[in-house]
Amino acid sequence: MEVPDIGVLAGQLMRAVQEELFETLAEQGHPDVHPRHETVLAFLDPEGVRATDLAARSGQHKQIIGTILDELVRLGYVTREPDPADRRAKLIVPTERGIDEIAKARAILTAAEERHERSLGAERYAGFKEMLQQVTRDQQAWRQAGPSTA
Amino acid sequence: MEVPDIGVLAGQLMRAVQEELFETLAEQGHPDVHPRHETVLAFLDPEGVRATDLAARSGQHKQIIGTILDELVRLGYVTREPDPADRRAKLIVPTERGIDEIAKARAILTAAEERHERSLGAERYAGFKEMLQQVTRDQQAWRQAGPSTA
DNA sequence: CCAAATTAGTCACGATCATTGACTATCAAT
DNA sequence: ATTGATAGTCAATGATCGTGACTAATTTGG
Repeated sequence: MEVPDIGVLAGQLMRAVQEELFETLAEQGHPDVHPRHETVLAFLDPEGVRATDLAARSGQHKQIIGTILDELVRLGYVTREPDPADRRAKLIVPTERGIDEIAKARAILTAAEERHERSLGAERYAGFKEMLQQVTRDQQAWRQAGPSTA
Repeated sequence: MEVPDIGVLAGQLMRAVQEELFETLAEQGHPDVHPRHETVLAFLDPEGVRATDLAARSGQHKQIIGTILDELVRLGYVTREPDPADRRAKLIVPTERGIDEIAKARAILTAAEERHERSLGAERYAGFKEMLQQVTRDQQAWRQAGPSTA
């Protein structure tokens, strides 16, 4: 069996984590959140965040954020409140249901990582995650350095 | 700054690897291959492979493989040859252009990993990749063990 | 050897998702 | 007050994925 490259491995890992996250969320009372919703939910704040900030932080287009927010509003996870500081903007505020989802999602991901800690050993896993962060940063940095120097 | 979970990290890493791969491929004479094509190209064999095998190995549906193959034929990367052993089947054979693409894709991915090796040190990077494989396997294994025992 | 069940591949349809451009309303700066 | 930038939405398009039905060929069982 060939050893897959880090791109393929990363993709498989992402997909597997997503499957655990959303299947477990479904069991815990949130059957209607999808991976695309999580890119918004992950960046919410009880105080409220502006849609543009969500777009910037998640790296997705404003329009996508808009349709995702439409769904999340319809599903009762967030509300759009007027921003007192800027009448153009709207603050995206999680509802109680939204806060519950966020908490449960965090718990599920923490539990998954704790499994890996037990499997690899806490020390090795800590090193792994640190290296994963650095490799990701370095790989993202190619955008600036690579195309010209290639 | 919060530490992202491994799912987000894996997703970012995958995306960054893909960007480097396809932008560099474009510079090297393959501007029209897309990520979806790679899921087929990665599993090709100069001797020819059957479409069903490609579907099984890549984990995607036959129909998707079919449309990807349509495009790859149109772009001149593969041809559909009759399978002498089974008149229903067709062997997907890479053209010279296809073989060139595969070789260049491998070289780009190898170069990226060598960058990370230099950055982390060969020994640490080897350990990282091994752990990445194990974590991915463990995470995928949740499907069997997790939902019931959760 | 022939009928039934499988398998390889394709066709047609619909659902989801991402990207682009234009548009209104508001803010900020001169 | 005018100009330019920003927040959010609308509309249209293309790319991608998934499902079911279909044809042709193979395999299996009598």
